[in-house]
Amino acid sequence: MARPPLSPRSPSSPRSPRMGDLERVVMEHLWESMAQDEAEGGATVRDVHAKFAGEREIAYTTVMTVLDRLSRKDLVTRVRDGRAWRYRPSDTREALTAATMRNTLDEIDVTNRRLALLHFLDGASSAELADLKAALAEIEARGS
Amino acid sequence: MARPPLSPRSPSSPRSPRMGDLERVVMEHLWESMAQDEAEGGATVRDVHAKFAGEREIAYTTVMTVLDRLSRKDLVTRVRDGRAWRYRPSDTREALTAATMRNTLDEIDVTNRRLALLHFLDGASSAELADLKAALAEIEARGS
DNA sequence: GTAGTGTTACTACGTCCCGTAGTTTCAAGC
DNA sequence: GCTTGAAACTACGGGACGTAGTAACACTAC
Repeated sequence: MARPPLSPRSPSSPRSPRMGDLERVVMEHLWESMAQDEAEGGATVRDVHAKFAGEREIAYTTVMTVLDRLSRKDLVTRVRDGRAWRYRPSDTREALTAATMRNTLDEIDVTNRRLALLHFLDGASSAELADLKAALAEIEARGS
Repeated sequence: MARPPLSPRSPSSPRSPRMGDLERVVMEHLWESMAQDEAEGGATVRDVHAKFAGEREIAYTTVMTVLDRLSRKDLVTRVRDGRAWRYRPSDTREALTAATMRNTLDEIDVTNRRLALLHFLDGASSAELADLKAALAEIEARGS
């Protein structure tokens, strides 16, 4: 599977608001939907609700409410499709993860940033370090 | 100022629970206190309350409550000092930041981790990249 | 030993977020 | 027009947090 190109220089970096548990699960389902049906313009409430079948009992309207709240937070975007809406995540999972990490890092004073990064790397597995180095190399290869 | 050595391999990595705004400010004050009075075994409620003077009107008991909640979350540790308690952050700011970043990263699937890191680096300033590379070099120099 | 004073411990309350879902409205098809 | 699928609106209980008052308790100074 080809890696989607990173958008050309900071695509107005995604927000990363707090998310409740159910909200997170719904996002999960949405991301999954996106990966599966590339064609569709997003998942309907019905689609998302269906994904809960057998996994968790949840009312249709609950899914609606959650999706509504997620869209208020700009975590999902919706477009009309007939009389229904189609919901899609505003950002990829990876972009959101990265944004959250960035927000966390930006909270501390710049002078201590390196120490924080040191701690971060200290807890990293070697596989993670490898991933990081690869990513770093790729960024540098792209030049400025 | 000498950098404190990173604890010898994952010191039972710090939790990173959600924190309210006031809770964060109090943590901030505590960290600041630690940096200033190295000698003291922590800050008392009175100390922390004093730090709010001129910055924000807040009741003494409010500070107590907040510190109590923070200690329930294990974000701060307290020890008796006469009839008062002395509070100190359970972890350094940098360690907590790192732990939070790690938790965020660990939420996503390993297979997409590299992409997330790529996004993360994509939003980094060159100063940040430099810090990261320095930290990376240091980790590697330490060997396993 | 009695009255103050510093500290903690206990209790409380309003607000906001979130999980959860019922009820109402609206549009379209039959 | 009546049914039906979908959204819109409304609601409510629980938990976290900001906020702080009051009670209890121990030491200090008379």
